[in-house]
Amino acid sequence: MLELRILRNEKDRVTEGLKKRNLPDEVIDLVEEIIVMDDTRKKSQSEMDAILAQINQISREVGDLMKTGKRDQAEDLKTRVAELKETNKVHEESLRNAQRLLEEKLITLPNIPHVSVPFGKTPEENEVFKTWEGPLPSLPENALPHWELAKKYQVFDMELGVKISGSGFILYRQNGARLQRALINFFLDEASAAGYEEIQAPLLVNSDSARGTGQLPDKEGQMYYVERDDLYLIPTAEVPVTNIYRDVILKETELPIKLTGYTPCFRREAGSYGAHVKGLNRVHQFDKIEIVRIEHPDRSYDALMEMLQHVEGLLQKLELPYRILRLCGGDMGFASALTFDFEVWSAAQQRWLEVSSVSNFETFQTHRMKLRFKSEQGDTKLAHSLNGSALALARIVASLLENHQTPEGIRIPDALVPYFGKNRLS
RNA sequence: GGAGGAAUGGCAGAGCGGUCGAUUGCGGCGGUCUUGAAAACCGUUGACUGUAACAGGUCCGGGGGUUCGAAUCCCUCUUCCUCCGCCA
Repeated sequence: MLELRILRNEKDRVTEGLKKRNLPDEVIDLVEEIIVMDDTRKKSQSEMDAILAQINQISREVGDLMKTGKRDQAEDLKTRVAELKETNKVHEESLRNAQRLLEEKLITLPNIPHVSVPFGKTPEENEVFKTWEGPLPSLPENALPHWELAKKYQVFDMELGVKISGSGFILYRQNGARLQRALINFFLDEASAAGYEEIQAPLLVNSDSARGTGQLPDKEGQMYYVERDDLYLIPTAEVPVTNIYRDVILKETELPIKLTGYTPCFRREAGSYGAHVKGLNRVHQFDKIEIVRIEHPDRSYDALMEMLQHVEGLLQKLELPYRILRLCGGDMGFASALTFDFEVWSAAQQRWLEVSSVSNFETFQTHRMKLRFKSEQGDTKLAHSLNGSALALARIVASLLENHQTPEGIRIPDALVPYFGKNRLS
């Protein structure tokens, strides 16, 4: 949620930023509407406060009068308070309404894109920020897509996933199960080595947590929901991990906070069908190692670059062809101010697959979560939050299988051999 | 699942209808003393809102109620603790 203060003080920057997201004019106009609503809110609030101040004052006088036995005078004051309370009901009501309306509107505004975010509406307009050095691998004529390779080498079984759960659920077996475990351990070790504290978090979260990181109300339909217990299955470790610090005031010296966690991620992916969902391209449950950082506002963009390097290092170690995109305004997530996506080349499908998304949310999440820090000067300020996938497994497996296929089997990159136990999957 | 108890500032812990936003201790910060540190002593130390700055307002787990007045009384929800039952 955007800070009202920013709307009021930097209206031009806000409206310019929102235009980058290609939002309709009605949304842009909301900024002005919200400011007007806030004026109304302030007015009601101060009127109410004045009356409350009177009531407090009179109540004290009543106390004194009662003690000194002046009951008649006390009775007069009591009726006066009753009148004031009656008047106050009106203000209370309008304050509640103003606040509710304000909140409803404010929560619909996405984050303001960073200045470096390019204009654009669709994924095609994302800016290629960096591409790996080597050429895209050229595979032999008989190269197979990962879902064929999976059958050939006993990596995963789509039919069993369907039998047990439904479409979009994968059952990994033999080589695949071991490869999953190898990748998870590899990614966690890399994150630990980079100074991230390893977290094992709950996979079901309450609505406060889902709201804290912005999944509610924006992505409600994308999450699995357990109605009986009012809990959501996490769509990413970002939710439980970032919410560790919901409602927390940190000391400035505690920053930065660097956390990592492996979790399965559950996504309904409602409305996604067709060729692009084939195999591991889009599934309801996948494994992901997430890195999360809570940063001082002055350092958050440096931190973002560090995260980028970390993820890039992983892809290099896995010897996968990748590129980094700076997302355009139209393609960015709701809560993000700047997002870089990593894509790996799916050689057999001849297309790029998104495997990581690294974002700075600035104060968008921390405002909602009340995640603050106390500065050296003693004032409390909102921290910045960032996160990124490092990495998402399913598509990495897809890319690994396709790019490293050889007539003798799937070549395992050197960095992964100690985890997988052998240098070839066959 | 059943029975009982509890929830107060960073922590511990008083207050149980009227200057209580809250006694006190610890911790933190500043100072005195000291070459420096410790100890001792003195002072200071919650958040939100509001204002140009004051003032004012709100917050004692959440929500609702009683009252002129609620941290204190009542209802309700949540969480934690103890005991019993069940169980990986």
